[in-house]
Amino acid sequence: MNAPTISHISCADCPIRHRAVCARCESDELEALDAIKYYRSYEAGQPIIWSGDVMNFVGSVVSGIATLTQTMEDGRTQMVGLLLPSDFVGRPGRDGAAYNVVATTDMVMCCFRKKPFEELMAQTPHIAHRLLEMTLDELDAAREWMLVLGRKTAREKIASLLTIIARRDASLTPRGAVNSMTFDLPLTREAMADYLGLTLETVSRQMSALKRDGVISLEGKRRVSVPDMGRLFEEAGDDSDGGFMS
Amino acid sequence: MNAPTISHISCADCPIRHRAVCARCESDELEALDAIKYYRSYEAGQPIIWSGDVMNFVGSVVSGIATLTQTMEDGRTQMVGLLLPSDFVGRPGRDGAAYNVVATTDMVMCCFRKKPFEELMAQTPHIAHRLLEMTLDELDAAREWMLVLGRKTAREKIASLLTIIARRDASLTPRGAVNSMTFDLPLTREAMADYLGLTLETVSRQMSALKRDGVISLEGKRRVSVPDMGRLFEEAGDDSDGGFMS
DNA sequence: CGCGGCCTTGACAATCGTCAAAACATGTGG
DNA sequence: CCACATGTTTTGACGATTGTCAAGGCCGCG
Repeated sequence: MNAPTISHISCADCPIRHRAVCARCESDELEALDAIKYYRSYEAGQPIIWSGDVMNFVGSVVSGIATLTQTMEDGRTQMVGLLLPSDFVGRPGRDGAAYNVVATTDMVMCCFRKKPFEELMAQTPHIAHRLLEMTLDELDAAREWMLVLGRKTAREKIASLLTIIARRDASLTPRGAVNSMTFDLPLTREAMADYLGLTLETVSRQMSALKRDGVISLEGKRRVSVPDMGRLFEEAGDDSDGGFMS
Repeated sequence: MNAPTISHISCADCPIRHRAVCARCESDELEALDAIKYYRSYEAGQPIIWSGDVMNFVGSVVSGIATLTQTMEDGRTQMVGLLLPSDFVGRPGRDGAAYNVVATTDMVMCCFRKKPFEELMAQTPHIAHRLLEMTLDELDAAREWMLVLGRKTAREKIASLLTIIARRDASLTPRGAVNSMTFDLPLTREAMADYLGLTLETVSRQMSALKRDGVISLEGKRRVSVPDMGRLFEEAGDDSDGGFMS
């Protein structure tokens, strides 16, 4: 039932070559990584790791999307991260996974067994530096999300999420500064709710409200059009557009 | 009006020597750090950095407590981190501060000008590694806090905060596994509210409720006694005590 | 004593969650 | 092709939690 195994691809041809943990590597360092890497694919919906499980690998998302979630005993769940292509999974220096990682679309990961990766990292400052840089970026993102979770209204939360997804989409397929955008929502209403600390009913209602007020329009349930990105940023309550318009 | 300048202290005598960014350094590396470090002190209430300001130093908290906050245009504010002794302030590789940093008690910091520190870090894997480790810990803490902000009730939020402070206090002054504890709350009700994504009135009400229900008792406004830590963990909704009881 | 912070408490309102029903899409098997 | 089952989304009615506004208490300090 697994997706087919992926054949070995040269790092030089890798689509995330310049953004992943290997971004700063020289060609010899890349060869060392190439020697220990392997690809794994996951189907949409498949769990990658359960919180508490022993993790004997780390890796980078090559394509597809995964979510990082935490759950309480009674089932309440909170998404704590969204993993997109080039994002790193796993923590060198720790055995157990701290979160559930689930593929929400079909996914391909570039994996390394943890032990050899840790050894290589100890000898390769370029990898360690890049990982530090990526971790600091994730920390900033997590802290920005704390403001969303702690202080924004349901409507602002939805607008904030749409803003983030739009921004990511724009960075993947640059098209210059434009005022309107259309993109796919890679999350179910429930996943959106788990990200935003809301119920799925509230998410649905606020999506309808934003549609009714002309901030967005929907084609099907998942495709979103934003006629005026500036308006969306205002709705998100952000004091700036995060450099989106330029 | 500033607190007096602190004289130069040898790293060997530093109280945070084994936990800060320099924890892994050998003696020669420590000498290099010692050569570029300087101490700064701040009085309770003083701002250390405003979000957006240029930051020309980084450093470690030696003593005292500071808060990291984000604010929206309309004044809503969310605390995104609590800086305790040994925590690192600033981000190598970035000029502007992303958050407001404010001393909530009298504080002493061990500072480095950013440029020399960055250069030293490039040559000293022990520093870079330790900083990565600390950043990963902070990321975990931020993600754990996302669950608190997104999914917990007001009562659970308060209990979670008390749990964290109790745990930190216990790690500073170890006393073995005990079932009851007393500690000082280093935050005003407003600061607690900003941490928890609540209003100060709700914080006050829930503190009163926990007192009424015998989960805590108060001596003055700031000193908290917990007769049964297990009960507090339950109230926090955590599925474990985080290794506190042992 | 009186002032200013900080905290508590009350009354009321607003937001968001809960429970329930129904619309809609998608896939399976007859 | 239809019937049916399943999963997702929308919408409504209602209730609970939390926020807002307001008043008053406690405490240290000039």
